[in-house]
Amino acid sequence: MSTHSFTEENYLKLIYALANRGTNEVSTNALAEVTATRAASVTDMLKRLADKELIHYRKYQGVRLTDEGERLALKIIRRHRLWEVFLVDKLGFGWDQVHEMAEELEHIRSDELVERLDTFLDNPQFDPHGDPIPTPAGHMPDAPSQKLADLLPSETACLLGVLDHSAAFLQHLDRSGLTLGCTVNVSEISAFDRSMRVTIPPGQTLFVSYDVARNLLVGPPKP
Amino acid sequence: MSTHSFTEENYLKLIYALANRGTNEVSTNALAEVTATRAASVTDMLKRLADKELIHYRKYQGVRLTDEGERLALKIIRRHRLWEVFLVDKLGFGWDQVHEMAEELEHIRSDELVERLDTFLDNPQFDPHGDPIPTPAGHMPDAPSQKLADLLPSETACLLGVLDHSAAFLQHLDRSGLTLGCTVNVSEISAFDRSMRVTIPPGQTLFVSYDVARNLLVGPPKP
DNA sequence: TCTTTTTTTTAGGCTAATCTAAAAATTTAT
DNA sequence: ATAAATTTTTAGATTAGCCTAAAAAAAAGA
Ligand SMILES: [Mn+2]
Ligand SMILES: [Mn+2]
Ligand SMILES: [Mn+2]
Ligand SMILES: [Mn+2]
Repeated sequence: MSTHSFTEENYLKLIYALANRGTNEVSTNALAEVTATRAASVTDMLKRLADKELIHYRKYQGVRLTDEGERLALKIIRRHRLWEVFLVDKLGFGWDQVHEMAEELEHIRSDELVERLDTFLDNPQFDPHGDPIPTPAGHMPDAPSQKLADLLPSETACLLGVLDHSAAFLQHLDRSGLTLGCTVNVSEISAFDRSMRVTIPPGQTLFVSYDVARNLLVGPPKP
Repeated sequence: MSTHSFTEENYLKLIYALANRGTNEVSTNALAEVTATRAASVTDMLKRLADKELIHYRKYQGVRLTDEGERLALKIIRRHRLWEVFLVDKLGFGWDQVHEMAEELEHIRSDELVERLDTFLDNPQFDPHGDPIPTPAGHMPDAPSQKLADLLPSETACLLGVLDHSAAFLQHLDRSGLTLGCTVNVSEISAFDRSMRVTIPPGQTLFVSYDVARNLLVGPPKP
């Protein structure tokens, strides 16, 4: 029965993520960067993943997931995001604290565990950071793509997710009073530094820097 | 920061278990048996654990946990048993299904996770098999030691735990209608094969073989 | 085009955790 | 007490996953 190491599973997840942020072919150096290893180590691993037919690999040409590789990547991502929901909703962790734990929990090998967890959590569609949870069948739902920084003055939207997942950014949002699901109305945008003045319920006014606004994903306002 | 591999943690747990079922010195062969590896591999690992001062090891003389080794073993056992409670009480798994998953979950590295889990589960004192859960401070509570097979006719007791943790045994109990916490009254013991006739509420009569009775732990009946 | 720079791969090594086969120590039996 | 049987350790390999240094290929630039 094909079983995979933590390392292999992490590579697949990272190849998936890199392929969906930029060109579809993922480079050896890009992987060395995100795995915090050397390019030579990545080449080693790519050969092993290619042997297992989890990736398409041609020397010097970068790498692409096979159907089986993508299926596996989405399964790991599903587990990661469901465990994050558990940690935040059930155990009361902050959304800035859960990534490392989920990084380990995602490798627990039991499909039944994941499906029971999903039921226990009431089939959540998004993780605590607003990222969509892949379906058990291996389909990744669409994520919002509009950023707060894209809005014009007087427009209203709902905060749906973050692009920057760093604890520093998440804690900054906590201190600002910005939470996912909250309705924001843009009152003014500075022509100088693109910073925004926004209002959130109940009538509070906040200043949001461009650096923050371009890392916040938004969608249509709640009715 | 001292971190330990899954393998090391499993060895410590197994050394603890073996030391508390028999003589205090654990033999290389006994460990080879329970780890399903060869004696030579065990010797290798014992040297590594001794280097880290987690065990006392003298060639040919067997092995004993150091204070630090025991502290760590109890920490892993605590995690294992708390995760089992989670899987049974919250996710609805059967007590015969959870061991393998807990065997992986016990290695997730986060003290805060375990303590929050403990709180979420309402500080359980026993796991689904009736085994006591070590305290956060690293103390192993006493376990019941009397067996159902030790009782005499007309005696009444409360079922508290199992000695055999195999799925086959646990499923046999499920099919018999015997559950932990249930009150059993011994009505008759066969002089021939030591099998018992017992009654459980609400007035049901069961036949219990000696093989089952000597694997069931009991305590004083509930008032 | 033809260097120069950057990226990627190869070559060779290391460690943890396993193995088999053989040697050494201990225990049991005559 | 000595020989035989058992247990344990040593010796020498293997595999996954990593490393550095050097070679090779591809991309960029003059
Ligand atoms: Mn991971
Ligand atoms: Mn997330
Ligand atoms: Mn384990
Ligand atoms: Mn248990």
